[in-house]
Amino acid sequence: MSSTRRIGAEDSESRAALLDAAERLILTDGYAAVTSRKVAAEAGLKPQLVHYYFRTMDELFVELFRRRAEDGLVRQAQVLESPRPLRALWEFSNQPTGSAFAMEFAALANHRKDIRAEIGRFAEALRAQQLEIMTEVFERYAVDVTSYPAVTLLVLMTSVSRLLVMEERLGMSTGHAETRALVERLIDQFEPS
Amino acid sequence: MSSTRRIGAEDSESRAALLDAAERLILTDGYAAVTSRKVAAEAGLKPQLVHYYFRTMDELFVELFRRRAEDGLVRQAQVLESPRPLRALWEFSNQPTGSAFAMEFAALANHRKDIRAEIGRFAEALRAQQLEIMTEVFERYAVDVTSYPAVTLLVLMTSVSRLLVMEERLGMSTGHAETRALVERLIDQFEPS
DNA sequence: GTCTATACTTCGATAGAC
DNA sequence: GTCTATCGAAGTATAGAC
Repeated sequence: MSSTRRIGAEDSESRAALLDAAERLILTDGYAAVTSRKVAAEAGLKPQLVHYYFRTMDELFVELFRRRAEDGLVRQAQVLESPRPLRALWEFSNQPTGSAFAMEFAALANHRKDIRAEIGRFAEALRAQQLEIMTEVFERYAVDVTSYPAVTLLVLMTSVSRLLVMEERLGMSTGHAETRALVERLIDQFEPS
Repeated sequence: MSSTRRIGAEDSESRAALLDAAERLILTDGYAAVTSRKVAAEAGLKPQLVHYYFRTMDELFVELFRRRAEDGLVRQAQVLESPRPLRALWEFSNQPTGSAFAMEFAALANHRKDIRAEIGRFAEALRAQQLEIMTEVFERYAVDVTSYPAVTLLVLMTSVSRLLVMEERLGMSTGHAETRALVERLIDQFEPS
């Protein structure tokens, strides 16, 4: 089954350059543009090197995702420790690169089973971390959690920021300003600016 | 510039079969699986036929999108004429195939400029149609549109249904039931079930 | 440990046969 | 009007040279 082919060291410069190149490509041109040849060209290296450092393209994708995911967990933890966690989370969710990255991987996962599991697991971990902090925050703000559970706010904020980013990439704008304003007003109730 | 190659008739059976096959493929395996060879195999035809009926693969994608888009506009118009338009729109937005289709094309548009324009234009038309009806409905229900403009409800409902479908495909579920319940309660305020 | 020569597969597209 | 033979480019992956 598993090939005996040798694989390059994890701390190699070329390996890091390939991952960086793949990350740029997936953000600008989408995951379908992440081919061994294009990644190598973007990194200024030979195409065969991709398969020296990564057994398969799926392996490269998983590595790419893990790198970002771990970084995301750390940065989100910092964000949620801020004095205005609701506002901080909203601003964090609205970063275009984060949303774009999440969407590309969701689309990718759709037809690569090995990657799907990896992504689903991480996304749940991310939400669990958010939920832990948000539950505490809701308690502090004395929110009626029977009517408005903390987790619903998370889903709502993620939903809205994700859709707005996606639509803006398509050149859409109808209702965006109004919806952003609504969310800001909602946050203002708990965390006046 | 433009090739002199001949193109098959628009009402050809083979052409329709190819479009149907492409639609099945994009829904099950994602847009990256929509290649000339796979489409032909799925339709039980020779791969070269794809390029007889469609100059390029992009042209096939645009045709595929238009066909669904026009159908979507018609069906949405019917939905919004129902006695409970809010509820009807929510149920309409929650159909998994519609969301899946929208997501695949959003991802596709990300790295095919010709397709992006086509999709953006249609999506705005869809929202404009929703907005027209929703504005009327909000007036009927005497909603305070200064605080809650009709368009924000549209964006919110679309956001949530889209994210839930996407996450479910990744095997996620945290917060889904709670969020659905919240939306249902909100709709119940205006349209008791 | 690092990289290259090379094989094999699939892709989009065209010109020309029926 | 409908379909097929065929090409050149691009894709993944491996075995072997440095």
